[in-house]
Amino acid sequence: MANADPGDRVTLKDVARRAGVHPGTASRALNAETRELVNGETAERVLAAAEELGYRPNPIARGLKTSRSYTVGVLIPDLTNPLFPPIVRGIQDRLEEAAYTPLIVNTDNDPDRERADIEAMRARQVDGLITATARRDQGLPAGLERLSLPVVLVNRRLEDGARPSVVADDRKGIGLAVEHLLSLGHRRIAHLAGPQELSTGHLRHDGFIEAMRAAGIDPDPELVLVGTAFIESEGERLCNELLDRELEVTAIVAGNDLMAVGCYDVFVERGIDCPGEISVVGYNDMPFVGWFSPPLTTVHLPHYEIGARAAGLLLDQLRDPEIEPAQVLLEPELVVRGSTAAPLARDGQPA
Amino acid sequence: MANADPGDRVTLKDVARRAGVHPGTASRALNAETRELVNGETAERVLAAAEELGYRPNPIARGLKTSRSYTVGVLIPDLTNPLFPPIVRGIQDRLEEAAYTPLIVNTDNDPDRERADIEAMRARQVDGLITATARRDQGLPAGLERLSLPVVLVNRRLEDGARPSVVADDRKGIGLAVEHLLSLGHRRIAHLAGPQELSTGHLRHDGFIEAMRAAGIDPDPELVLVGTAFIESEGERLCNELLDRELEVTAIVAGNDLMAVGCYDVFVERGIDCPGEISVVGYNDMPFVGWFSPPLTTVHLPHYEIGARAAGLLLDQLRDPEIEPAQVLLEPELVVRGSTAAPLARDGQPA
DNA sequence: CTCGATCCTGCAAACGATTGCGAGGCCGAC
DNA sequence: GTCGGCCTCGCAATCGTTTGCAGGATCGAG
Repeated sequence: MANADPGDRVTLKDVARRAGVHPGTASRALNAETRELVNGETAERVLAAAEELGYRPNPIARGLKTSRSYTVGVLIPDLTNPLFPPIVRGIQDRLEEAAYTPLIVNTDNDPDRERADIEAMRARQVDGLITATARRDQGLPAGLERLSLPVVLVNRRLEDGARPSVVADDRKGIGLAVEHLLSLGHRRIAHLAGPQELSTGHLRHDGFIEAMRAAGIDPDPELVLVGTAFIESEGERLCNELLDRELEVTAIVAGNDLMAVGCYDVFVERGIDCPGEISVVGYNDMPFVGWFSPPLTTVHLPHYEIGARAAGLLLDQLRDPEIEPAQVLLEPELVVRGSTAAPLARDGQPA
Repeated sequence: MANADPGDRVTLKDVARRAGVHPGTASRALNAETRELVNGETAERVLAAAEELGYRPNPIARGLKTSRSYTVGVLIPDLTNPLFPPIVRGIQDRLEEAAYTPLIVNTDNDPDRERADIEAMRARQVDGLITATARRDQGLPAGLERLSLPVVLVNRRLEDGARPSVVADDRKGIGLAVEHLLSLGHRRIAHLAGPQELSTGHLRHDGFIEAMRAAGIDPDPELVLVGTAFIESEGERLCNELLDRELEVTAIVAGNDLMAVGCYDVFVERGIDCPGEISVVGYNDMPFVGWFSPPLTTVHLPHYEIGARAAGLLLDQLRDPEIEPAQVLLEPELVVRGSTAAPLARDGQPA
């Protein structure tokens, strides 16, 4: 454990010299897979020498020879979106265990940037890619289809399952929200959907319809509105539009938490009591939504685990390129807080 | 612009062969600084060949020789802390402009991990380091002092100013908060301070005392409590302790937003009206605190700019290692929301 | 005692780029 | 006509590892 001075780099040659062996031998002794090729005693001597000198293999040199960079590209839309930090953290932690380093870029959902980023990652010789950008118009981000680079998809899944992916079960998640509202007694439930080009927006929309039908309710088309982005202002716009229709509606399933917040805006503006007059449930369980007024009932996704699993799948693929691409589906969880309650009867009393 | 098939990597040798020159010559032609060493016509031929083949220099091989990686290490405590994503995003964006890539690691404020991370970054040949870990017990993260690696400090500053740094003016920020409360009529103001080992905790504590004195008020020592971490539960604990003392107190300056939230907990529990009976101001302006109940008055820090400036300083230093280490001080800004109001007079009416 | 097999280890060639050095060609000056 | 200088370029070493190959030592079997 006595690290020598880390002043200047200690190279494999130094270790070899100290152990009295050839660098080649030292290399074999240090790498677990080739260690069996060298005498146990010698190996120990090398390991000891490495330890004493505080030797760290130079991944650059190693990568040059093995044409592996021990580096993984991570494409996300925007780190600033509270959805992604836990995912990224999961990726980082899992990758770190395997001595891989993630290179993280923000695409801002711009296809051009996405292309450029992928090109840049390729130039940097990444060994694989994790992409959490969720447009579903094309199967894969442009420039990846013909690329024989291990890729794992987050929040998106290929129809043919040709690439490993990890997604949360949005259908089921929305189902949880709907069932919760139904069990409270709601029947006139609206859905403010996210953009349908995004797989998440699409799945949640479908999930909503499905869950309503499963309960024997034919969802009123007037009660489902589709937005152009998963943002607060869209939630606000849609909510206003919904209320302007002056239909009976006692609960709203928002496409995500931000859109739910947009509803809050409208309620404040119009003096509507939530959850007294209308209930809202969000999606994602972003940090701090429990502190909102009212605390937001929402669907929690295992973000960290999503990231960790994605990284795990990529590592699997790196170890064995022929491996069957796994499709991981993670379970969402309903978090009941203060934005949902039983609907009022006509007379203003709880039904 | 006609990229050949990107199927397999094209190397410098390929380019050289196509241009009918030696790889060494091709290398010189490709690099802007050495281009003058080769005949203009030849250079053009090489450039053309490179373009046609879609040549991308292999940064790994280049790095091996030049021991430059065009890579920068970024040390943060925890990406999951909402403070950091905007900072990181600022770093990423600024670095990207200069074709540098950040390697981001989470230290979890663990000195051992910090050491290991720095060691790992060194092994990866990072050209520089940005560290946003803010313990102030030692001057620099362990293992950096003697290292001749360009470093810029975020949220921390060396006494001797030997390294460039960018920090927000915490003294002034707290001053803003105090002045705001004073102007509302508060006199009995408490401070729930963060850990004093962190420079931010320390500076804000000092800033509080200073600002009070500047207003001619000698701060009651009973009204300033010091916590062990910048977290909600500490805010809660401290707030309880404060109220248990049964002193007159009409406002609280929390060490950060999370601690302010801890106060909210206590208020709910004890049935205290905020801001009616007591005002609270936070620090950092985390995302969504405007949605809390009541919306949190807090001090906003230019997080994105902090990151961007830090990256800028590092780039400066990489371009010219002899450059004077700049010390950047950024301005905080008070954001008044709903958690502060004029204190009540004894009779329950606004004073 | 000899011979082949088995281990272990050293040697040297890669990987893909950069770069000091020197060789050759060309030109102008004397 | 010769020589010096400059421009351009090729040669080869190098960065730190990995890895195929082969040689030397050791050992057991015949």
